[in-house]
Amino acid sequence: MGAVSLIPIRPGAHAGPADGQGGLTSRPAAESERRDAARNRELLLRAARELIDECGVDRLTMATLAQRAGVGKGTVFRRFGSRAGLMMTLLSDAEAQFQGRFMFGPPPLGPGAPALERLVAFGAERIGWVLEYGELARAADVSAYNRFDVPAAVLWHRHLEWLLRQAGVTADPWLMAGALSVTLEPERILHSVRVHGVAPARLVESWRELATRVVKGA
Amino acid sequence: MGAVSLIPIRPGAHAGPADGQGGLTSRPAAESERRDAARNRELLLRAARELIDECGVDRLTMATLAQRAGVGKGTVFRRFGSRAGLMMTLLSDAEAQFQGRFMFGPPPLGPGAPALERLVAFGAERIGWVLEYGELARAADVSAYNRFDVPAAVLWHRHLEWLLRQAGVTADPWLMAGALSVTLEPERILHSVRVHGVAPARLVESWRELATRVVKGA
DNA sequence: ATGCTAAACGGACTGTGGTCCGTTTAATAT
DNA sequence: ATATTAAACGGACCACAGTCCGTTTAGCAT
Repeated sequence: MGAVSLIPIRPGAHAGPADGQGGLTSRPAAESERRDAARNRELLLRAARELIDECGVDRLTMATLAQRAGVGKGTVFRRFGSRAGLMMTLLSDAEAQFQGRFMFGPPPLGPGAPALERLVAFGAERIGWVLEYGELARAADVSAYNRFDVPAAVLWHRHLEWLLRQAGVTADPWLMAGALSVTLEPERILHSVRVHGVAPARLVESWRELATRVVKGA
Repeated sequence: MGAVSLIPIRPGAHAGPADGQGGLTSRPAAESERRDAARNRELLLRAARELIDECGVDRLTMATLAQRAGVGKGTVFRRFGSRAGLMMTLLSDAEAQFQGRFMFGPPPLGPGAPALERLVAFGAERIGWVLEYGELARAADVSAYNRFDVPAAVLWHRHLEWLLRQAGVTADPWLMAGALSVTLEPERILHSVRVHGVAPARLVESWRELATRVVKGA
């Protein structure tokens, strides 16, 4: 796992050329990239990471990023399409790794374990993931309701739906997967933990409860 | 029901004097309001409604609103605190009515029916509500994660938690209520219906399924 | 080397939410 | 009537995301 390219994470829409096929990792991307473009992408990503751990995600503005990287603002947008796009790119390695783990990794998260166990593991891992990368994830949240159509979101949704079917859930697995999915969104998890001081373990336990009931219920 | 003042809907924070006690309805609010202020509030709300059904919520900018109402931009912000605050005010009547129905109205939504039935009814009504006022609700969504601390959201959350307890759910009803709650958020519902063409009845059915499993499960 | 062209560049510009602060005014006291 | 004052006003101003378009340049063909 790790370097495998799985599913594009960037939103399909606005972002011109952006990078090759979908910006999964921050690596060289499609190789047909002009030298200057490649150099600037590297410059920008490095600058972005620096700025973020100097001042936090919220304080990163596209203008200061451009300045720090020594490129024009237009270049930043050409590359990443939007602020959210930039954040997605920054997240892409972590995201890809998570994808790799639940699709190909060892059980109980990966294939091999019973569906319910995988479901439970999925939530637990996701909660941990959000606690680690949540700020970024929140900043990467595309507004409006096409948030759900970001490739990565579609993938989790499909995965959850598939697990539900495996577990024998026949009641509208598509919508059920959606319901479970929103439950794990960064906004809610971070809010619970940061504002209400809920312990992560309690979140995990609650997810297990929820997943179990959805699978076994009625 | 209808004219009863229940729970403030505006976010408690930023909005200066805004209106008396919490802007539940678009009526006169607290009576200690200067004439000019009252007149301007009226002017602004009327103008906002006009602009919205002329061009839709998204096209309403604070500047054009000010212009249309014939007041300064500063006045708009003094009154409503933010764009989201304005939208909440516009929603407040509908919101108050919904609150009245699930707290004091006839069963199965109101008190009198078994908890599970009330839970199911709550979801069904909420889905209908979102389909009617969803655009506005979406625009009223305060960003960041204090979205969950808006008084109205807190109220639903408490209501759901209470119903879960009534129904005998002992597994962390607070978090369970939260999980159920996000499931009904405008973003998701509108996305399902508008983008994926899911029939509202199917959403309702899925909610029933979910609620039932949470209550009876394990 | 030279010329060509598509891609990349950069920064001025726009639209919009939100703030600031000097000015006006409604309500009240005298 | 007049003075007083806290509230309300208004629009210039700021920050920031995102766009536009004239200019530069990498890569290639000759």
